[in-house]
Amino acid sequence: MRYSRQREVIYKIVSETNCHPIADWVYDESRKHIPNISLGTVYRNLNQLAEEDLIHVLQDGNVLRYDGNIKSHDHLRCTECHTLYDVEIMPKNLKKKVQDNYNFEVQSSSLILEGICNKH
Amino acid sequence: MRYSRQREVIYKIVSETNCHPIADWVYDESRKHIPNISLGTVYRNLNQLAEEDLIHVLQDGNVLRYDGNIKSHDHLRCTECHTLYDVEIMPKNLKKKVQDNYNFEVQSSSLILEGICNKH
DNA sequence: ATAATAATAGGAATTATTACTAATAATATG
DNA sequence: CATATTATTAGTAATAATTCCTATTATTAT
Repeated sequence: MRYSRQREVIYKIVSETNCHPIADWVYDESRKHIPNISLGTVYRNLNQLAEEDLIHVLQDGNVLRYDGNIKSHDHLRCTECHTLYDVEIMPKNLKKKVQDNYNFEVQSSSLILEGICNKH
Repeated sequence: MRYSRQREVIYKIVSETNCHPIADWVYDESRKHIPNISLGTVYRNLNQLAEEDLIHVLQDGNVLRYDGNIKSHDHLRCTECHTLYDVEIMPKNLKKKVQDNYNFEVQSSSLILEGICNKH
């Protein structure tokens, strides 16, 4: 992966927010720095960064969100305000348990609890 | 929700398979029984059935899959063959823990582990 | 310097899903 | 039973997120 200013800007934006942005938000932000950057470039770089495990992708309803926090963590999703909260609730032994019980080589995990947060 | 043959067929198809089908597969299957059923009808009914909690919706990459198994359970997703396996690994106390620790009223949960299944 | 090629901008194409509308079918009621 | 009400449908158009395509540009190695 050769250097590009576009990717540097995109990575900075994603890793410096904790709002779990969608591609279009990253696009808008990156245009503040590179006005003629294209949406395709944003998507391509988000995918590349995720491939290299520099950022994470997470599913939120029908859209993909990107997460610069690559420490393993889980999410609470408020169905009222659609906020995604970072939490750590996955039991540490779960991965090993699955590995042993199901003969399944775990690579990554996603735990999302939906409900109503304390603002409502 | 008034009766319709279309919905009956769609529900039967989803609840009698454990392949976690996408809407288009349900569409193909239902056309074997109702040749001129429309894709919009399939989507609408899948959404209605999910609304009534007769089936579940789950996210798989960019597409929605439907699950006739409404017993609370989790999934292992093989990155090689894209099979979704039903498992029960979510600790029972997790919901209460989140409720207490984060003051978050849990409504539903989704736990998906990605990795390589025992066929590979 | 220059050659090789990865990455980009801009726009078109794709794909899953939803929205729209006139026609049809299910239910309630007289 | 007949009929009025309205949920549901078929068929199609529209939308929205994402990917694909191509000529041009920028990065890196030599």
